[in-house]
Amino acid sequence: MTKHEIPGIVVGRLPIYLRAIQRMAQEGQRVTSSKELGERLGVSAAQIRKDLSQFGEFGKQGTGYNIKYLSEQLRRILNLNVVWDMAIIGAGDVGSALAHYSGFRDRGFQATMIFDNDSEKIGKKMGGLVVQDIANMIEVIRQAKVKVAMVATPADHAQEVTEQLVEAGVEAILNYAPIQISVPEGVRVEYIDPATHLQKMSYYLE
Amino acid sequence: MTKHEIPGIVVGRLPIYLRAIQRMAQEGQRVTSSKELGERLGVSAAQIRKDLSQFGEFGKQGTGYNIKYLSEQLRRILNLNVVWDMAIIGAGDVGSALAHYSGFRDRGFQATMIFDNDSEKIGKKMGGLVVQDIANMIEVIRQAKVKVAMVATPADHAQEVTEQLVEAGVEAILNYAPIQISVPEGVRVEYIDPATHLQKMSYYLE
DNA sequence: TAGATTGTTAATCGATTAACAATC
DNA sequence: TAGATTGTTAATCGATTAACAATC
Repeated sequence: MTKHEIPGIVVGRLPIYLRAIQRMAQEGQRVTSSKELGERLGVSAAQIRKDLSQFGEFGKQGTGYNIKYLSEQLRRILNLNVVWDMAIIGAGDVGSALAHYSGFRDRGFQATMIFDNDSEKIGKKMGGLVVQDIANMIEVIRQAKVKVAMVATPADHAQEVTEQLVEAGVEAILNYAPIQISVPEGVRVEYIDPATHLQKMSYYLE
Repeated sequence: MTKHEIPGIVVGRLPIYLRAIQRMAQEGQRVTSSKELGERLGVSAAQIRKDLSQFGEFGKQGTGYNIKYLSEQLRRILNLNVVWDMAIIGAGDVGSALAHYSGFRDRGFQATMIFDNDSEKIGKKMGGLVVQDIANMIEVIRQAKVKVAMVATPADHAQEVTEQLVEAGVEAILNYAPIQISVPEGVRVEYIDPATHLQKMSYYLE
């Protein structure tokens, strides 16, 4: 029952389930079933039941899952009962878009700082945040105890920045730079690279 | 040897391999091995060899893979010898960021049109594109024979917009709206939702 | 009660890895 | 040649699905 036994692929599906049932809640729905949720998400009912069963028993035979309750449980499991502060590294187009993006807050995260090495940008405001000098990054992040960062630098700085983030105590990195980065044990990295998704699809085109 | 036999999970790794070897090429490297590439990407050498072998024989025993040649082959397999035109739907923060993003071009894609339903935005320029009225979207996309689109609308419009895109002849959709969309057979959808990645990582925090 | 749906076990399916002959 | 590394087969591993007793 410790966290380590649960496959990452299962953990990765929980946010998808959460997103769907929060939407159902928004639409006024009270109860759902693994069958309905599965149809909505394009996965099997069995998979949903199996995944959820790794964390406890959240449903009732005959009736299914109470949406409010399941939502609460998923939020608890995913540590979303707090809003996590995030640092954005890089104040280019991507960093700027992330600073302006308002969709994180409702889902458990908020950007509270942004760094760049360009003196033209330092001191300017971006989406309510003042761009700070990357030279102070380690100290500022460490002080604020920020655990989550989004890397939006060019690819050739991503590894260096990552090492500084780790030094500053960051444990979760969402990397927008189109490059693989390496981190020590205990630090998590996820990747966002739209071009790889597009390229996967272009395989099937023509 | 037809396309249908190759698992999607394998196709999805090709862009990752391509990204890494293009980077190696940029760094002046001429040759690599499945071992080296695997270490760089955190996957096994066997997996890389197995994946590539689905598409042909690209290496030489004893020496490995010629980077230029492998890069060409991967680009050919992924249909990246042309630059694919893309439509952006939604001219909010996300759509605007996509219109400004310069990283697609080198990787086989370019945004050539952007649509919105807000009369305040229609006619304005965004990253070199003029925002067009979504009322004309189907006709404009069909005329231009655009096959790829990025959906950057609010979640509650994503399904409706998707149906219009399909009607217009779009076959590949990159969906930034935080909702599952359904499409007919033969249309591909990929998802970008940073919050789900963050939530996966917050599971391991604290 | 009858019908529906859960949680779980066992069976199936598919993906990854290990091993090695072939060969550069 | 000797060493290295491929492409491929067989073995292993892990994930998904099917089936069903339990029970709301």
